[in-house]
This record gives sequence, C-alpha cells and structure tokens, in this order.
Amino acid sequence: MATMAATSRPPSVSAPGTPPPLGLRERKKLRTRIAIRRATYRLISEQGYDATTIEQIAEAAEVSPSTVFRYFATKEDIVLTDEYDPIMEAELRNRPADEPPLESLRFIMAKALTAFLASEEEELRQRTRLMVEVPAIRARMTETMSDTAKVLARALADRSGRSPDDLEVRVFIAAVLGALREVTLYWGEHGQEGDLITMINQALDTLEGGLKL
Amino acid sequence: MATMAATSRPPSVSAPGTPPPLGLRERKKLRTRIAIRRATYRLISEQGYDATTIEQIAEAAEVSPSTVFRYFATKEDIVLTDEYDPIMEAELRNRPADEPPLESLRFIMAKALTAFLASEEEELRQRTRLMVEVPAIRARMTETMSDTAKVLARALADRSGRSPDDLEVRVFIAAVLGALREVTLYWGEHGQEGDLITMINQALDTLEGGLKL
DNA sequence: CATCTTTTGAGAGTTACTTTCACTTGACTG
DNA sequence: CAGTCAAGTGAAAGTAACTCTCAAAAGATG
Repeated sequence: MATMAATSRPPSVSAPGTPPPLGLRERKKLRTRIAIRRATYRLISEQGYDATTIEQIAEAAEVSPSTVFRYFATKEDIVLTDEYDPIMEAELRNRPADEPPLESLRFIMAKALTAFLASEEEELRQRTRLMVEVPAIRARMTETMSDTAKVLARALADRSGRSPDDLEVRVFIAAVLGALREVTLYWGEHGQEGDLITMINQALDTLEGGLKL
Repeated sequence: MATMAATSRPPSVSAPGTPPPLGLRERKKLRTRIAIRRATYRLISEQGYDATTIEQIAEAAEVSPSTVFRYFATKEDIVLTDEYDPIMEAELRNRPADEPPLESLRFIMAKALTAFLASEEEELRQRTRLMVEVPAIRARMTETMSDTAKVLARALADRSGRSPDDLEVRVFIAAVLGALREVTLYWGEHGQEGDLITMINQALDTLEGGLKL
C-alpha cells in the first residue's frame, strides 16, 4: 500500500529466498499496526465511524495519537489498508500472456475475493458496510483503487508490449474497476445478500458484451 | 447539484413558462455564490489549493467564513459545483428511446463538453489541473460523478422500462463514467493537449468493442 | 556495556467544518 | 407605508483530523 513505505531490512544472514526472520523491532511494529486496526474496527462497530475519534483509537490500542498517524496517513486508511495489490499483481503476471485481458482479470478478481472471503469475511463485510454508509470511506476507497489500477495496468501493459500509460489500457482498467466498485456498492446496499462473485461475473459479462443494454 | 437544495420561489405572477424574475434576495444570493467561486479560483491559481484557506476566500469575497460554508458544504465543492447534471439529464431524455444507450451517452457527453468548453474553457482547465494535482478534489469529484450517475441511470432506466437500481444499468453507467474520468485524468496529466472529445470517443469505442484490448 | 539509530509520546499549532445565537435585511400584509 | 415575519448573515466558541518539533525511551550493533 501507498502508506507502507519500504523500510530497511535487517541485513540478516539467513538463506537467500527465506523470509528474513524479523527482528524484535519489526515484530513490535506489526503488532502495533494490528492493534490499531483491531481497536478501530471494534470501536467503529460499537459506536459508528464518525463517533470514533483517533484519540479513542489510540487509547484502545495503547499508543499515543501521534503513533496512530505514524502508522496510517488518514483515519480512513486504518480501515482500508490491505495487502492485496501485490498478490493480485503476481496472479495477473502468472496468467498466460495470450489470455484475453478481461478473462485474466475475471480470474484473478475471483481468486482474490475468494481468498478474502475465506480468511476475513467479517472484515470484508464491515468494510463494505462502511463503504456504503460513509462518504469519506467511499472516496478514499476510490483513490486506493486507482493505485491498484496502476499496478494492474503495468502488468497488463508489460505483457502486451504497450505502455502502461496507454490510454486504452487505462480506460480498460478504469472500466473494470469502476464496474467492480459499483457491484460492491450494490451488494452492500442490498444487505450483502447473494453471491458477490457471481454478481461480479455478471458485470464483467456486461462489459464484455460491449455495454449493449 | 447535491449542495443546491431547492429553495422557495417567489410566487410571482409572471407568465407560465417564463423564468420567475428572481427577487432581490435571490439575485443577491447568486452574486454571493459567484463572488465566492471567483475569489476561490483566483486565490488558488495564485497560491495553490492547500495554501488557500476558507478565511482568505471569505475575506476576498467579502463575506464571513460561516457564509462560505452556508453556500458550499466543503472547500472542494467551491471548485467543483456546477449545474450540468440537469442539463445532461434533459438532453438524455430528449434522445430517441430506441437509440443504443452508449450512443446516447456519447452524444450528450460530447454536447455538454462542447458547451462547457465554449463558455468556460479556462475553468474546465483549472478544474482538470486540480483534479490531477489535489487528491481531495479527485476524491470529491468521484462522489459528484456518482450523483450524476444516479441521474443518468434513472433516465436510462425510465426509457428501457428497467429499474434505476438494476445492476446492469448501474454497471453500465459506472463503466462509462469511470472511463470518462480516466480520459480526463489522462488529458490533464499530458498537459491538456489534444482534443478531449476525440479522446472520449476513443474510450467509448473501446467500451463498445467489449474491452478487447 | 556503550553508542548509534529508530521509534515513541507529549505538546502546541493549523484548518476545515459545526453549532448557536443575536442581528440585519428583504419580502409580504393590512 | 409601517409593521411583522422569514430568511440570510456574522461573531464566536467548539470539535477533530492532521502536522511539526523535540526530547525521552528502547532496539540494534560492535
């Protein structure tokens, strides 16, 4: 994520390819990060988004307010930050280069969502709820999506020999992510009932058919 | 626009169909509104968006800060508010009902843009500049667009006998507006060179072709 | 253990926005 | 045209998200 700048690694002597065995410092940071997020989700579910202040979050997570801002640039980011971008990118780059781009995206989005649903369904639902209810979250989410868009555009451009800045590529991604966003919103507005993945596939079908309503 | 709640009309006795001849009160409000916007645009072009405070805007427009907030809900809205939604809606409802929806949108967007460019080109350019440079503006713009989306969805749904909440309709509009947004961003990022309308048409061609990259 | 570097907390400051209330100023009525 | 009513305005105080600075605390390192 954008807020997670690459920090220096301990120059450990572990075998190459093995994940470096995080020093105490890094482990602590991770714990703090998680504590803040957890506290935030809990407080929000109890009191609502607006009523939950950074001060409360800091207190609940047992850190100072300044620390909260050190870990997350904005209040919205506490809720929205995840690590799915690199995963989606990797998956996309793993698809056969001659697969139609829309099919590649269809595939990786289904996969990412399935994984998310399997491991953190409750969080996804709360997030969706907030996306529907809180304009600030919705807005920030859109920004986040445009980071995702850049990553995906690069991957797609690479494999087709185009520039990642190619207008057509950008429009392609924007349309797909715009549709995805709308489906999620729709799902959230309708009580989160029905199968999200099926609905996404329907939306992609609409796009694939050339938007002939 | 969302921020412009319908205010009471003077029950004037003018001929039906004639625009009511705004009382002094309404005229003054309009002037204030314009003064605030003008001051804002000027200050921003001189100092940049972040460096321009509401207080400065208020002073330049010769009103109090509270009045500024009475006219515009947020700082971003001062820049973004326009009155094109009802126009686009009317135009859309004027298109033949059997015209393919994508063509209708293509047509009305070209028309709206042409009008905007003809009468307020400088404003459009400044707005685009801000959209590229200021995340808050970009975010708010997206929200604004989703208001537009609702209006257009209703119009489109009406003529095809669908519900305005129909997933397919919503996806359709989201994709088109998402593409439009991306083109505008692209145009802005590339020095605002080239013909916006042509680029929009290209983007719509991409959508129409089923997003086969 | 001593030193160096990173992380943290405390505190003060900025600014967008909200709310309240008294005052002014158009608009309508008799 | 005077009086009343409603709408619009300004002043002021308050809230909360974010920023900046600096000194203290705590992990890493030799």
